[in-house]
This record gives sequence, C-alpha cells and structure tokens, in this order.
Amino acid sequence: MANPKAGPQRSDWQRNHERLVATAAALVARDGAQVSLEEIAREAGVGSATLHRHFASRQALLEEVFRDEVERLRRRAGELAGGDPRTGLVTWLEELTTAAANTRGLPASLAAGADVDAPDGDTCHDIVREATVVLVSRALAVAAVRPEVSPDDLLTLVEAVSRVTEGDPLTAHRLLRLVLDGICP
Amino acid sequence: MANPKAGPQRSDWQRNHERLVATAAALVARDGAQVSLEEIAREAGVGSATLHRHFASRQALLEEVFRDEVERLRRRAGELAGGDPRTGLVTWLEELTTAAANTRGLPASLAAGADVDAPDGDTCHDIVREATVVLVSRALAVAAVRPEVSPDDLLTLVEAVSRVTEGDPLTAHRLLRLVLDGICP
DNA sequence: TACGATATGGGGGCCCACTCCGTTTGTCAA
DNA sequence: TTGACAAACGGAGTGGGCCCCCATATCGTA
Repeated sequence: MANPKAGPQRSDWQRNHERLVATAAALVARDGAQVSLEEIAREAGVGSATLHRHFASRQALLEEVFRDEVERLRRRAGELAGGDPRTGLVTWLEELTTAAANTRGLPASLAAGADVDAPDGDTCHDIVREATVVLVSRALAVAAVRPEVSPDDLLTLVEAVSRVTEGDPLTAHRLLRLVLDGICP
Repeated sequence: MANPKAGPQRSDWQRNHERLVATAAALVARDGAQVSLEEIAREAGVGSATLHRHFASRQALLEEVFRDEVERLRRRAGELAGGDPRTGLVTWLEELTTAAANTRGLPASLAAGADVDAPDGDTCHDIVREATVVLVSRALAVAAVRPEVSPDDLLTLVEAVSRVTEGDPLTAHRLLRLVLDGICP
C-alpha cells in the first residue's frame, strides 16, 4: 500500500488514501484498534470497498496510521544508542511504554505485527524490534542486564504491559518499574 | 444465573444450563474466549435466545466455565498460605501463570472480570485477587518482596503476560521469571 | 475531445449479538 | 390422571460488521 515502487497512482487514489489514514487515526485514537472499518470508510466519505482495496487488512491500515509515531521512536532510539548503555536501554523502555500507553491501538498493532507479518521487515513491529535489539546488545556488552534477557522477551513484556494498561500511563510505568527492578529486594 | 437463592428451577432449565456451560467450555478451549455464542447455542442444541436468557453476557458464561478451575486455584492458595511466605508467593504466581497459559480464555476472562464486576465479590477475578492479596501480605510481612509491590499490580502483570502468551506456557514462564528477578543483575 | 486504464461504491452474501412473540413443556393441585 | 398455568423454549427478525462483485464514473493522455 502506498508503495512507491508501484509508480504514480491516480490523484483520487492518493486523496482517498490520505483521507482514510487520517480518518482511521482519529477514530482509532478515540475508540481503539477495534473501530469498525465501515465507520472509518463512512467518516472518510468513501465506500467500504475502497477501504478494502487500499488496505488488505485492518493491520495494514494500522501500520500506516502509526508509521510516523514509530519513525519518531526509531530516531529516538538512535540518539539513545550514543549514550550510556544501561540508562539508554531503561530510557528506551520507558519512552516506548509512554508512547504505547498514550497512543490508543499502538500496543495491539505492535503485537499483531509480531505474528503474521510481511517478510520485508519494514513493519512498525520490526522497526521497534530492531531498535530494541541494538539497545539490548549494548547493555549486554557491558553486563548492564542479566545475560538471559532477550530483546524479544523485553518487547513482549512491554507490549503486554501497555496492552492491559492502554490509556493509563501511570499504571503502565508502575508495572514497568516492577519489571525492571524485580519483585524481591 | 444458576443462583441457588432463586429457588428450584424447572428441570429443562437446569439441563440446558449444564449443556451450555459444558459446550462453552469445550469450544472456548478449542477457539478461545471469542467463540461465537451462536455456535455454542447450536452445538448445545438450544436456541440462541435460550443462551441469552441463561447468561446476561459472554462474561457471565465464562465465569461459570472457569469457576471450577478457579476454585481449585483458591484451594491451592490456601495450602501455600501455610508454608514459607516467599516461596509460597513465587509458587502461587508460577502456578497461576501455568493455569492461565494452559487454559484458553482464562486470562481474558480474569482481566475482563477486573473491569466491570458484579459487586458481590464472587467473580473468578475476585477469588484470584483475594488469594493473591493474602499471599502478598504474608510476603510483605517478612520483607520477602519490595514494599512497593501491590497484589493488584502483580495480578495485572500475570494477566498481561498470560494474555499475550496464551497457549505458550514456556514463554509465559520465561517472562514471569524475568518479572520476578528483574532485568538488571 | 475521446478513449482506455484506473478507481469507485452500492448492494449482496454471510456471520454475529441480541430481542420478540407464538408455542411447547414441566409442575402441581384437584 | 388430567387440566391449567407459569416457566421456558426456539425460530424468525433487526441491526451491524466484514468482505467482494460488477456496473459505473473518473482521471490522464493522445
């Protein structure tokens, strides 16, 4: 979708595509990742067939909705990869949790991206995963985290926490702190 | 539903009730908590109106489906409350995670029970919560866990972990271990 | 301006949750 | 045993969601 390799699309195609993504962003922010696709199409002023022609699945639509936010996170990870490995990783997990807790539908979308994915490694999940891999590697290299910690496990944990605390950043961060510090003194 | 205070129900009512719960248990185990209620009714050989007359909501049906398993957990918590507070709590969390990871639909049902609840404090969620409160209190009393650990946070974490790892006990336990031990050495 | 490729959208098929209402069934008293 | 009534049932109906087909409209270009 919106594939640049596909060559120039007709102007109405582009216009509808943008309207759909913008409308979806608004409705997902209001109602979560499960909004009715019909409602998105209605609100965007297009037929439901058009929506399905532009996006093969709900997940494909969500990928475009969250692309910008995820790119922002990617850049942030780049910055953090220049500093102290330990605080870099912790800060990354905290900011990722913040973004996930404040962005309705993002946790569900990231988690869904982990299961059935385009193999091109360019989904939102893949981007976040790659950033996490880098930061975890750096932390492991200086023994700032336990050796058995894997990036995927960490991601799964953050996704799990932000899914059940969607829209409640305070609880999300309390739980994250618990995970980082462990239960026992 | 199945309220003993409601007096004797007709025999066909009881028969259909049991068939519905049994069928629901089988289909939820096979397909998860989101099975079609229509299918449950069909499979049980009753009209869909009957299902809705017996259970006001999907959650009400799930509560009965998981009641036995949750009662078993409650008894187990009672045993664990007699031993060492620290291993008691850890064992409890591990067995709770095992049950949640192996019982399709249970994590979703427990989590849903935390939100909109009958005020009678007798839902599956309430039972598990009460058990957790007791075990956490005992652990706190001997400083076996950090003082800021709350039973609700722990429960939310276990629910979060078992929801995203439904049907994958290995990952569930790896994540739980991460939570118990913390990330940093 | 006229044409062909591209894109559209209404409407249909299918499934789901939930409700209405005429019919059946269980129970209990006579 | 029978009759009557409350209790319970089930099928059909409503409204919604997802997804697709195909007749129609629109865009870009020669």
